[in-house]
Amino acid sequence: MNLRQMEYAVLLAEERHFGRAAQRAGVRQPPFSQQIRRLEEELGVVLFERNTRSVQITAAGEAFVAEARRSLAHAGRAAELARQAGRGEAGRLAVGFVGSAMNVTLPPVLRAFRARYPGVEVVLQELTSAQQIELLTAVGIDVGLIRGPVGWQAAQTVATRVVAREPMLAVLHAGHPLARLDPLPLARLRDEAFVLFPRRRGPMFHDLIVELAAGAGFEPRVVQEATRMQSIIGLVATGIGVSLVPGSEARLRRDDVVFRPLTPPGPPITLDLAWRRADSHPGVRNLRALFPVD
Amino acid sequence: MNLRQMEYAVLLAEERHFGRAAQRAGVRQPPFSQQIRRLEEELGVVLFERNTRSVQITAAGEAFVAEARRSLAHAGRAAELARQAGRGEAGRLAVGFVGSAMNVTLPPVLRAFRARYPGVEVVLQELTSAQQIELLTAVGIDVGLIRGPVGWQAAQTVATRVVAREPMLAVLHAGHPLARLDPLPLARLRDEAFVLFPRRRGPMFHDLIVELAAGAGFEPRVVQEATRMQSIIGLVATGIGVSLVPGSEARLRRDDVVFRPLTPPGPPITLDLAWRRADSHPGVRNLRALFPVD
DNA sequence: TAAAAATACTCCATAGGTATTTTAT
DNA sequence: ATAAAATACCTATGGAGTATTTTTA
Repeated sequence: MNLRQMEYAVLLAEERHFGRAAQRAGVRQPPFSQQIRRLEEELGVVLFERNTRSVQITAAGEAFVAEARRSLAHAGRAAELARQAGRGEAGRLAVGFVGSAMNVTLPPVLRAFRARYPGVEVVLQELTSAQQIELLTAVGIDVGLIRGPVGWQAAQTVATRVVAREPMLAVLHAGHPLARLDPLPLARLRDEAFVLFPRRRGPMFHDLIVELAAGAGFEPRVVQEATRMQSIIGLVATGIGVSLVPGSEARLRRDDVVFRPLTPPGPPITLDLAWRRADSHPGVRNLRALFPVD
Repeated sequence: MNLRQMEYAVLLAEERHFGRAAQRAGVRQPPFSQQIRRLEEELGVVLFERNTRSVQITAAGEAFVAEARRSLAHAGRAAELARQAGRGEAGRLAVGFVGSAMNVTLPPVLRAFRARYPGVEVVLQELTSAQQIELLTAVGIDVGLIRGPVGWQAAQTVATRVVAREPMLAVLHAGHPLARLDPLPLARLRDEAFVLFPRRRGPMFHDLIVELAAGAGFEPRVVQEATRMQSIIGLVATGIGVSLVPGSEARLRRDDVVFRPLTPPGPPITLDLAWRRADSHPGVRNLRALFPVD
């Protein structure tokens, strides 16, 4: 059995006339008749009762044709979807992102992508940078938004591009003695307790903070770890310690903490788009094109 | 594109290895590779990124394979359903019946049929005998339960078999003067008003009553027509007239009418199974086999 | 008797097989 | 160096074409 025979059976069921059905199929009547006969032989069932005056479909024919129609429809859809997916207009795009990417950078890009490529199913997953690198190499996600840059080893398979830069801000409990300083000299945080992102879940982000502190001549004393920025800020609000977070976190205002620019400001932290070098996923290309150039 | 290529693509998506996928397909690796290449050429899309060390499915490949799976499933189902329908174990069976067939004869047969052939979709339609004959020839129904026998012309294309015989009973309003007679001499109905089934909707049933009356020496005076037996009985209950109905109607007891056997009883009315002579619908054969032999 | 399906036969496209080469790690 | 995909080439199946026969209402 093949698609052609199914198509012929469907046409014959519609026309109830071998000659006309063959014409619609674009072939002559004898080969058309032969295909119907072959199909019936293979199935071991008469699909059409026929003589030179009339063609009647049997109950078995009805049952066959109904399913054959569905099969043909899916086959056509398969071809169409493959072509669309080849142009990045269909298919699935798995996107990983660090939570803070949702503050400013990602929402407008996703909105634009969905408007331009409505046929693409975008699957979003909030993940740490390290998880994203892992899933990119394991083909678990197609693009990631990470706190970069990535290590040398990962950079072999994963390419990145900076899509946003943000200054680091100090975040302190609203009643903290240093809260009145604006800007806040970084060196004043020397003896504070820190709530930090764990290094193993994203070394770049952690290391940036440690370097920043080193520039001011101290090493931060960690009293608590947390993975999500909002958790870190929440912990800061309890008074357990202070922290340094990307500037975009200040957008979600809450009155139990204060955000303070630093002096010196230090290097901004980057948000990086990451994808597999070897991947030619058109959806990835399309999404990349929608991010501003830096 | 054909089923084979879709099958090969699905296998390759599962195995991610040309050699193993070809083996599962039951062919050698080169022709398998060739089919994948042909498919990609026809679609104009790369479905699998491959080198001698690894096979990766592309986004287009994912989209294609997902639909191809559905297409293949329906194709397989089409073949399976056709074979089952050929044995009368699947498909659709359109059954027409006169309302009174539902009193006694049809329910146990339908119950047995559904139990034995659960894959067959039985579509029931309550119709008059004349409508059923028409729909049988027009292939609107596959079997009918009619008040037979059928005329000579219809008998050319439609075959019938008696499946039940019932005596005709007089039905009268409970307060009718003749209600106390049991049995009721038919001749006593000579001057009564009759509620009758219209001749054009089923001549056999109507004619049987007229013949019955003729045997008792009178012609029934019709004051009201109704198509359904329950409507006729309902009209009798209003006192508008009397009627003659098949014995099985007496099963639904109501205290505003009485049913009376006739003297002489006259010939019983038959319930006949009807089907197209030319039809080899296995469901019809199976259903016929479940009716008692008379 | 005429319309239409079936049959007979030819040709060619293509799927599959074997042997071999190329390629990437 | 080696596993695996690609290529080359051959064979055979089978789908489509033309011409003709059979069938039945």
